[in-house]
Amino acid sequence: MRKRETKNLKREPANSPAPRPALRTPCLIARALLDWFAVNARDLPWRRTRDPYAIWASEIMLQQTQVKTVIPYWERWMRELPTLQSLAEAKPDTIHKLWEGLGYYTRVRNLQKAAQQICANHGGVFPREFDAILALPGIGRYTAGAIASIAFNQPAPILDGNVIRVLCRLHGIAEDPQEKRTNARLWQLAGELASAAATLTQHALRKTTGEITRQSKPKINKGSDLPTALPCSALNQSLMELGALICTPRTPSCGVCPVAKHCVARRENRVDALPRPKQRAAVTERGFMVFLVEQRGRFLVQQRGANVVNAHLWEFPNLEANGKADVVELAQLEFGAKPTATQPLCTIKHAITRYRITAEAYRVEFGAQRIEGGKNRRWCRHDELARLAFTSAHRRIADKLRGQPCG
DNA sequence: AAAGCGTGGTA
DNA sequence: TTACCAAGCTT
Repeated sequence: MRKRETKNLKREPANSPAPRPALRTPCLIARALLDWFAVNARDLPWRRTRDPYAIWASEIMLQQTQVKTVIPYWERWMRELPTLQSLAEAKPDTIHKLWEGLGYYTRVRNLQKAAQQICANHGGVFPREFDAILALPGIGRYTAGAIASIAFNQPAPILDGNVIRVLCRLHGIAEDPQEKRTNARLWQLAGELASAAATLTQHALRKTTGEITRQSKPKINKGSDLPTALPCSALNQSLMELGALICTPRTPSCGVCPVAKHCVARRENRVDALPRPKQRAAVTERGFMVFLVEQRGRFLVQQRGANVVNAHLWEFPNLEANGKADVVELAQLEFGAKPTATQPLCTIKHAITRYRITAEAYRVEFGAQRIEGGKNRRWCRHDELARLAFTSAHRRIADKLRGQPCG
């Protein structure tokens, strides 16, 4: 079978006028990807379930976030909020704490909002219709396609960073993948592969089932039966898996790529140049002063507002320094009182969106003066600091504080 | 439609 | 160390 297809490909006239065979090539590629995936798929925790809620949660966490980072978060999430219902009813503090450190915190609020909508409008059952999935908050075209295919084995295409890279190289696409026309073409190509996987079912079942029965039992990952049982699910995952393991941004492993013989970039020696890198916003340096105010064994913390970076997360009182370096002066601006003593705790460097931030944290004392808490402020013991969801930079400061003897 | 939204892994 | 970038969505 495989051999004959290869021969047919070779019989193509070398200079046939452009249009790529509309159906055969996607089928060949889909088949190669599924065969490769059956052997090389990583044993990721969310690949051991078919619960759409669990798969959905993994997809939201994985947006712009690496697999290695997500694994412990997802395991804890599924332990604490194992059902759609439990998420719908969870307290905001709970979901923020479970998301602490993952970033893009509107993701977790949209996740809960969507869970509440599913309970209200779909009887608590995760919808199977692509359009119904897409209508949920926080779910765009990629995530809707991922859930439809991975959880329900529907031939819905996906296009993420991995798939863009794979398809740009495979088809030698040098245009900007974000540009409207090119992006539409990439979705089209992803769609052809998803459809091809659906039509492959019968062939794949016939062929691979035989092999599996001959080789005793399929294991969890090495020799997965997912490609035969759920080809649309496996096809989309294989595209992303290929991008993560073989068709990597730098120094891809073309020598072991299952679709290398179809790859235009490979053939034309343009792999390193594709896809075209996107332009990035210039980074800006910013400096902040962070105040650790302690009274009677408690520290002053505040919750960030709704429409700002790191919305709803907790932090220590702080001020953008704007060139000023005097702790006393800045503390006076922030609290309306002059500190009686200051002591440097640590300097934190971190990056957030396009800003590179240096945060200087100081313990500040006010003697007999009492500092007002205020509406969004709270006094917390060490153990309470540990339970709140802090921004990443302030989490590091809080941990430094905890490692220190009381001042 | 371009920009905002976070963070940590990696080379 | 810096720069890239990762299973994107929203406005």
